[in-house]
Amino acid sequence: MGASRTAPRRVWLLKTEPESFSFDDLLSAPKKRARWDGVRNYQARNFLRDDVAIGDLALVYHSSADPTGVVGLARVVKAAEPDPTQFDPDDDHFDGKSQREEPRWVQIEIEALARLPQIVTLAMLKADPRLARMLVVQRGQRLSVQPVQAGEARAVLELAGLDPAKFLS
DNA sequence: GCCAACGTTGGC
DNA sequence: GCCAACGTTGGC
Repeated sequence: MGASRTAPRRVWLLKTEPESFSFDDLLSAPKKRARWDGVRNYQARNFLRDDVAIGDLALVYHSSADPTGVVGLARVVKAAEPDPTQFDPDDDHFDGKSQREEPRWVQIEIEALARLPQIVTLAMLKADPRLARMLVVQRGQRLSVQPVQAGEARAVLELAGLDPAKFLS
């Protein structure tokens, strides 16, 4: 953070299925921090590895939930490092083709900042003209790590009942 | 549970 | 390298 940061803080949308890991799980974790692991898509991996930086914000999105939508705000506290679950044969995310000398998958670590006062449902996202180009509302968009434009982040935080100025520079 | 959309695999 | 088959995601 601070002097070492050269690019402006970015905002990401991170998808999770609450049945496996929910925002409440993050809130109840030690120091409200957790590893964001199990990503097994190359495009999402590339974002985590190449673009996600400490201090970036994350909109935590619940998929396969009722309702689906953005439920919480978090910040990135650790940049990409090898995801150990790829080497664990007992883990759902085991990848036998990944070599320890050349790990294929990475994880980051995030820390919960706030549960949203109001869940911003997918229906709300789709209904807001400011968010017409947001990736998550596009048909067939399955990416689990998505970049969010600053204006989109501002609109989402407004819909959530938060003051965007408190979180966005 | 259905199924559209998309990513990955593997035969050729 | 093409592309059909298959597997997964995720909204509904």
